[in-house]
Amino acid sequence: MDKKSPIKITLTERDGAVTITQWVYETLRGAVMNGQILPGRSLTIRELATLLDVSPMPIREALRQLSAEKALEIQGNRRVMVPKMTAMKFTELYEARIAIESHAAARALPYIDKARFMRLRSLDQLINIAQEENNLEQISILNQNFHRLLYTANPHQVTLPLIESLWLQLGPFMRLATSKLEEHYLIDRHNEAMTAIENQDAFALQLAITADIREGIAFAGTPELLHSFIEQSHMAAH
Amino acid sequence: MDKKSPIKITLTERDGAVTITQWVYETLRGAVMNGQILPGRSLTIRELATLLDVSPMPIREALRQLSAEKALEIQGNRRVMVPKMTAMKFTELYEARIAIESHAAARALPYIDKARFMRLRSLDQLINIAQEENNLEQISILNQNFHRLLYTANPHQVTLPLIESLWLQLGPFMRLATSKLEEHYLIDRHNEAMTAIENQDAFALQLAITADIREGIAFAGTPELLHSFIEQSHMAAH
DNA sequence: AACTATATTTTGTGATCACAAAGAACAATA
DNA sequence: TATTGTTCTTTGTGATCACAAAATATAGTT
Repeated sequence: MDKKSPIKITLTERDGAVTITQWVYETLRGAVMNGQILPGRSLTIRELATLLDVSPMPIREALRQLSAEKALEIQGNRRVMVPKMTAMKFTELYEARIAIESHAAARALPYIDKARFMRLRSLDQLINIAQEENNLEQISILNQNFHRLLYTANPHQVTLPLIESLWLQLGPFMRLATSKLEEHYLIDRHNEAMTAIENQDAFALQLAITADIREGIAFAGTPELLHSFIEQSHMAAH
Repeated sequence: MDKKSPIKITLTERDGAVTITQWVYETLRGAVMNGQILPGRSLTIRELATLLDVSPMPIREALRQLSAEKALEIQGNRRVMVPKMTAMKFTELYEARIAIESHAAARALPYIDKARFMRLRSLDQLINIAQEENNLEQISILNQNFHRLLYTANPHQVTLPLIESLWLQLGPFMRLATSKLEEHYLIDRHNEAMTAIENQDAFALQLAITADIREGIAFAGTPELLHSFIEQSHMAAH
């Protein structure tokens, strides 16, 4: 038996209009984001090629792109792995999220029209429903959609790619976090955001977004949970 | 004759220890950063391959990486080009710079030790000299080094790649800007930054960095110059 | 049993080729 | 002259191969 931990990647139907490289990229991206590959696990081109049943070439391209987005990391050996996490890096990633996303929200505010406002509201309601059902997976997805829908109001996008990079780096550990979270009570900061938008109050919107991000991982801020992150990371190394 | 504008890329010696792909990446990155390729100019793999005298393969890899970093842009035709600029996007890039870099500075502050402080000061002095000589090219480079040296004090780096991406996107237009600037008087905000560091005053440091960035492109904020950017971009399209 | 030296396998890198789709050049028609 | 239809060329994509370096397994030695 191989000592490497097995990789289970959820395969989606490949749209014929899209290139193989693009499909591989999206597939691997999803696998990293959903924590399907353990941090520290080193990936080989040929392994992924046989796993996804494509030639090595599209794998190479996708790996390079994901590395550039910091979703993967190129080691000195030129081998690629899911980056390990430390408690301090985790904190830095979240503080960066707050700084950039509150900025992006304020910059998007003037561009939010009626239609987008309605879509934001309905997303908020879906989140409330998922919250009552305690469907953490769904909450996480919808929450991400809410943030993205907010920032993309700004037609001159420069921040979203940066934000998505941060999400990618946090992705594997979000799942770890939410999986350990049972009774996490989420204050609905989205309501505060919605009223801030209605009033065109940029500062209030920034406060709401900041609070939303900070509270969304308050539970993960405990030393015990962060320590379990690090352990997980180091386990995969051996 | 070909209608395409010629590309003059400064070739550097290739270190044998480094992969061809890496060398190509750095070379193309420098070319984009220095505005040696006109925005809107579409690049082909084979053209660059013959230009740099390598096989198409390293070019492909480098182009994909640069596209992921938003230094290049993949069009619908799957062709790659230097992104065009608009006045609004220019503003968004700079506001993003201010938001992220002031945050990065504050996050780096607690980690700045004596040795780094001295290096920052000597860089500041070099900038002063370059300023007296009115050597704009040198000022730009040293200024970038100053900022990078400041942010990298933080050993848990997550923001620098994001910041470098913004620099890359602004790169081509910085040269345009500085080339039109003759009597640009730069207030020495670095001194303010240095005293803020001495006092461990995060807020003052943020103010200094913000002012430094904002004043560094105040001249570019005039509608006339921004308009010339857009023209330049559109000229290369035809 | 622990360490070192050797042999074998695996891996990333880069070159080359085939091919379909996009682009350009050109001819024919209105 | 402007425009459409048709060739011919160029281009990105993806597959396959060669090779050197790294990793792993194996044998040899103390």
